[in-house]
Amino acid sequence: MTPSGPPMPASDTEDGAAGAPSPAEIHRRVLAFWDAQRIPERAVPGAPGGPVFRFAEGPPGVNGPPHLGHVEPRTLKDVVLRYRRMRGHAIVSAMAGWDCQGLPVELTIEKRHGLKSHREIEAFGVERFCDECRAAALEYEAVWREMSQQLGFWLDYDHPYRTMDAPYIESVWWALKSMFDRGLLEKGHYVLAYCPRCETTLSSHEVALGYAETTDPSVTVRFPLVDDARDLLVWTTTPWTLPANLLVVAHPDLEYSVVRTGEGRDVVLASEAVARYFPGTPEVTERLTGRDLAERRYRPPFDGAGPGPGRYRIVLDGFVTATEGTGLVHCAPSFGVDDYRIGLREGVGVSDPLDSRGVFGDALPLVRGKGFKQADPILLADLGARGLLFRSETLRHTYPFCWRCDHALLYRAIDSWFVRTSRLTDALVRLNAGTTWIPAHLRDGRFGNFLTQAKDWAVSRSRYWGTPLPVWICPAGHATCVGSFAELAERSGAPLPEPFDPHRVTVDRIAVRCATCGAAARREPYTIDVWFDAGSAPFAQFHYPFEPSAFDPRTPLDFVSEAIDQTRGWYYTLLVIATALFDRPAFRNSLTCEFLLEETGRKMSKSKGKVLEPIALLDRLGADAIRWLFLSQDFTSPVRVSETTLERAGNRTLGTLRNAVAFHLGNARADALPPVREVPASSDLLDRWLLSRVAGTRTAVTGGLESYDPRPAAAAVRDLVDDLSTWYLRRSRPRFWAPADHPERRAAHATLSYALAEIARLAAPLVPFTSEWIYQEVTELRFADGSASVHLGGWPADTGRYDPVLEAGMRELREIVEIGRELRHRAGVKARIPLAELVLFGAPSSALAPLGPDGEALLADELNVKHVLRVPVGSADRYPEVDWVLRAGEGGPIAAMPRRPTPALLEEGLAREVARRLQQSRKEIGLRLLDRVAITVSLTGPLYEAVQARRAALAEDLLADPFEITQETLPDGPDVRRFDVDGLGFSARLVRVPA
RNA sequence: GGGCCCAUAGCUUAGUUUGGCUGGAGCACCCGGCUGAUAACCGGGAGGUCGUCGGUUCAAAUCCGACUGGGCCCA
Repeated sequence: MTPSGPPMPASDTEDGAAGAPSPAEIHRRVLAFWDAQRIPERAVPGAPGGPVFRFAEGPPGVNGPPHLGHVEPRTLKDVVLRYRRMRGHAIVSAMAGWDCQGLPVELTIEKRHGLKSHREIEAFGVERFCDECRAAALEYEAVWREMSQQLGFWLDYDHPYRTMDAPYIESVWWALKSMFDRGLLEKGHYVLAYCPRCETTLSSHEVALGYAETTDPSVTVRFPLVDDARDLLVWTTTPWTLPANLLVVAHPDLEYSVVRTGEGRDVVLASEAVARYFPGTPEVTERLTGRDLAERRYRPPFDGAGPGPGRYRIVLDGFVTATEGTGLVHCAPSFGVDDYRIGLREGVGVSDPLDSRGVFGDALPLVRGKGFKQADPILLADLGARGLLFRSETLRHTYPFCWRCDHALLYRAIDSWFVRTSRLTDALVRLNAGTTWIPAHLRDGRFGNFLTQAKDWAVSRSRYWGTPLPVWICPAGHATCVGSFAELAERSGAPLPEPFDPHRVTVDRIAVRCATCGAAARREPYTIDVWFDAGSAPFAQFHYPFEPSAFDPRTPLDFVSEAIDQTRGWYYTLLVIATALFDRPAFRNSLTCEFLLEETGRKMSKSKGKVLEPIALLDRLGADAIRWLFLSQDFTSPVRVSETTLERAGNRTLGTLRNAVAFHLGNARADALPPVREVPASSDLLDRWLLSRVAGTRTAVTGGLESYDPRPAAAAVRDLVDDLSTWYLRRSRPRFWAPADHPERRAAHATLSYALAEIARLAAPLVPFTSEWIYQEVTELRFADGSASVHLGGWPADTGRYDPVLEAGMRELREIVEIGRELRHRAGVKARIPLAELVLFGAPSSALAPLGPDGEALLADELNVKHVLRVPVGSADRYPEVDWVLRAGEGGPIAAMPRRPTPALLEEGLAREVARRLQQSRKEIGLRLLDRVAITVSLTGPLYEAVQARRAALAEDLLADPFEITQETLPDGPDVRRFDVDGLGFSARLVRVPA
């Protein structure tokens, strides 16, 4: 099957031999092509008349530049969208989106001007403050846009939705009013993390940023029972909350002991805690359960809260444990989530002695004017003086601090508007059950669990730069929720200013008439949680319901994709809002990636070390290297990323592919062979095999992307590229050296040309830059025709060329090749020396059979044997170990090879060795393929015999004219080279012959 | 304190759903090979207590439990 004759000019043309351009060069060339031909603009919406694919971009917060972690989910989104476009869907919608408002943006501006409190912001000017927030958001939007475009993440960046734009805010108002009308938006009290220095609540995400080790008091206080000679022992790490104490909580089923202390009154505590407080054998006078203690009354440690119905008694709750403390829990409803819940249930009201700056007021003269933490030692000293301090220690633990000003936070109940999510729990769970997640465990695991315990959602914020809460309160306390700008104008009785900017400065000035009583009402001075903005994206991006649009209130999104943190973020608010407004899920399919970790395994976003800056990396490595890194790993687990992994990612599969393409282009261009687009009809075994592999890969990639999982798609492409390079191409090389009009050359060229173009199309969603480059080059469009981008073409059709029998046969063949190599290795006979035969025993040849004689020829050629013999299993005794190397299997030997070549074959091998050295020398002295050369070669003994016998054939192979053979020693000279073949020396003089 | 995920060679990992024949592969390393893809490609070698312990089973990387370590979320 190997054509004889001289090697043909292959890659040795102007740019052919240079190999493939670098990934960064491909990246730049493709970006320039897309830009010049406006290809993203044409591709982004998908096919206008095609089936609708519903998608929404989760808006990233533009309060800082993107980091590498943001690149991962953007890659995943892009893969799915590109696939859908190639399948002819209309994408509704591909709008880029930006989350422009909220505390994070405000913090940027506060830092810029050193603002630290509401007072300072108001002195600075709220309007100016908001203007700067808006400008900062736009500034960062530009950086994000740049990064996204460099990544090849195709969205409509020219018409993005921004959560700060007036139409968007109007849609959010509509949503809020819809909830208000259904009783789902209400005002109440809620326990939230609060920074007294910044005078604002913090989101849980911000709280998580500021945990730090600290030392706090750990004190056990006596709460004397009323009309009883015993004291309750109560443990706390926040003495400053004791003045707000209203209840003590016990567990109904826990056992409590009364212990004689020796000094002072007897004390009550959980039996489990006795050993911790009383080492040795304390005298227990009585045992009782929590239930027995219920409703006993006690005297509070301070009288800061004053009297009230039901206060200062023991109540029961299951949350109490005795693993820490005394099993009797001090309950200050203002200052804890459980405290608040129990206080509400018991109807005791709240007591909050602190002002907005966390300073004690007049209710307790002892600590008047003191900050809450400053009050601790004063309060403890007072308890001690009154004999109520049973034990006073300190505790090292983590406690939340404000991540901006380092001030200790406190949890406190404050006025807040909230969405009554707890009333939607059943619907949330029911609607979530019908969604599909990758990875699957999230649906009922982390996300589903979260839904079952959905708490009411505090949506109001005491801040400035955000969507204003559209609720006005009249003096009688009636709330009026405004759901549109028109309604606002109507209720205020005056036209709105033009242009109308619905932010605080403007909206706060507008008074509306109360919808209930007609009195003048003032707006509640809150903005809303930015997560409500983001969760409104599916409809608010269309200004629904104020303008006609492609938004369909009945239909969920087909697909969303974000990183894992969004289970509690965007995914959650999407579902809550979709459930409340439309009673349907927000999306059908979610593809969720884990976070990136830096080299050491730490979370990247918390990294203080070397920052991997995405735009610089994209520019240096090309986007596909980074995309491929994410796609070829299991992104549902945390992925470690470093400079090294990033650089490697682009080399393995993509580098091999680039090399294969460069090889093809060199061959094709040398003889001006035209690109082939139709499925070639070659009957060649390797050609049919490659076409089958391409067809099978199409099935695998299609299947993966249909189910929103890029992982199997990337794996299938990787395996195909590997097979193409290491088997098809290597085995087909001789055919590419045949003359241009030779049928074998034609068939190989057609197959490779077609296959590479198909691979480009299949890989286009994954690695759009490399694919575009391959497609343009292989099809010889050469970046000239904008309408012929691989991304504007359709998805490859099924060619029907998948042939499982053929593929199984080839797998078998390749296994035999490995066995044969092993046998050669053990015999110590190089691949270059021909051997007489490879003997295959029985069974292994069965899968091989369908490959026919071509298969055996391929096997013989690959293993450099003259014949492949198939013999029955039982005939191993014909191949004695002394002459043969045998490969053993379970049922006896599998294959055998002669231990050494025959003299004739050995001579052939020697001639081949000489030829190889001379070919290598041709190359080293800079000859091109068709250059002629004058060779004088000096050899002796068996080398001389071997070369002399094949003189004509060697001269032709080497393009040597004249080709002189001598047994005399060549004198040293600049053109003379000396060689050694297995201990036999020879030398040669090579001189270029001018054309 | 509760929940979810993870642990396989120095590194990156396949295999775990559905238990089964010597646990595959890539990078790096050592040795060898390659007649024009040579910063490519091929073969061989070395390197694994499949995190630990226990259980189920004829049989466990795979199923179950506990523990240890890592990541994330919640409190």
